[in-house]
Amino acid sequence: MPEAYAISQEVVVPHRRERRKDARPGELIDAAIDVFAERGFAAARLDDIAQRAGVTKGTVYLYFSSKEELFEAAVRQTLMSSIAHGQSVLRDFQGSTTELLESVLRGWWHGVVRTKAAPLAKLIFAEATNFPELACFYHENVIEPGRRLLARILERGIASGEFRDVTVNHTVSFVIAPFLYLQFYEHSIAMVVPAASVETESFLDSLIDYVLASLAIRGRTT
Amino acid sequence: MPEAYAISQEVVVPHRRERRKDARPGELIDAAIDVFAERGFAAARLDDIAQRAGVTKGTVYLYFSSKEELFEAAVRQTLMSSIAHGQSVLRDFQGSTTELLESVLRGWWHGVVRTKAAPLAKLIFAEATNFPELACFYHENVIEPGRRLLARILERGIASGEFRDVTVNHTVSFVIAPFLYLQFYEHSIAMVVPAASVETESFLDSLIDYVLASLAIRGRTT
DNA sequence: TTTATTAATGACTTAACAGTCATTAATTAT
DNA sequence: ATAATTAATGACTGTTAAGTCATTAATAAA
Repeated sequence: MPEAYAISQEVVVPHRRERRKDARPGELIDAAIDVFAERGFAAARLDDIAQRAGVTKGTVYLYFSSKEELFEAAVRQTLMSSIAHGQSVLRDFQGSTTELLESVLRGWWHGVVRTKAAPLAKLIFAEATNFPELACFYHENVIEPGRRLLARILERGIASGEFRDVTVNHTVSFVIAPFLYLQFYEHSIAMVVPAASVETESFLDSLIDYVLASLAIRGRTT
Repeated sequence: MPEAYAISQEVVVPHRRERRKDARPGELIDAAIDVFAERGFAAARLDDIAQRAGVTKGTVYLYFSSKEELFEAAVRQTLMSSIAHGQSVLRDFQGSTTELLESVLRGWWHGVVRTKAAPLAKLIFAEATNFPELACFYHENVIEPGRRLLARILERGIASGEFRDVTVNHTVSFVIAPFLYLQFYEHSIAMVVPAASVETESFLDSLIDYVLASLAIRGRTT
């Protein structure tokens, strides 16, 4: 009796126990990003990740041998490709360094800060001491390449006389920090205290103005 | 037989089961800060906190009714007193706003960033979504008062013509962010990847230079 | 259609840890 | 010295969730 009705609906809803070897890993990674973002690494339940991907926990272990491995796959898929993109922009850019810097910052904004991968950064910082291998992996593949990229841009601007002669290494931190701050803030406190959220519309424009003002040679208006 | 030897060593080592009602809460909070800083809130074990304070877990519950309450006590003891100090500086300050801003930033550096309480901020951001009450408490008692304090300073400088007319709300974020970045970084990635640590000596001076350069009226050299 | 293969399941095992409470012993009062 | 008080203990309970594996059933091969 129930089956007669079920069959008429079967077109959209996927079968239970459907076998989809190829699609699973990607679906599991997507589900994992969501759950890790919401709960953090330690508190994320594999049961939840599995459910969100439409399978059960046992299935997760067919494709990933542990929670760590699943997490690493998520980082690999999201953050690392963004860095590579920034590096190619630097290599090919022709215009002024001011334009280059602005372009890379806008790229990072749309490619990382405003994506669903944004919460992962918070997570790494949060759980670095509990999962050192994760932290090393992230440092080597995301942080270091990202910092080197920005450092090269600053050096180019100082050499060309567009920027004043700042301490490159620290200035990299000062430029990066507001992005991370917003990423961290929006996916933590702001999710819990609704009144706490930041004006994200104008944030990027204000930041670019702030950074360029600080780097500008004094006495110039541009 | 074993007792004969034990007794001869008893002078320095405190007695087991020693009763020290007054000293316990403070010792537990100190131990808690260390363990929370190392492991995060969820992963911190009360057994570890108790052991580090020289007692057992049962004792913790004589003084704090839950893990959350112990954590809140730690935040109260460390971060909230710093904010209050900054507020009094603002109220009484006589000199230029540039000097005021520099003074408050240096105060924050020595009163928070360079103390053992520094890792607590990371922790709140990390676990805000799992422990919303903690996040609210922190937002209300630390973040909001801290931001308001900085906003008032910026407004004072704009009104007096010392600073250019920036968007106050965003600029507060830009000024705060490098501090938080350093705090987060040093107590996460840098603990695990030794080569990753930042030059902390000159960080504060560079930052103040960077901030003031950005706020300066263009065309001026000071 | 029948058989073989293997993706998917979910009940089970194990471990960790927050929080409880009856018992023990250090300290204080008598 | 003895009794009364209560700080401290640690064995215990309950819960949660990672990881395992024998069973089940969807698909491919014969």
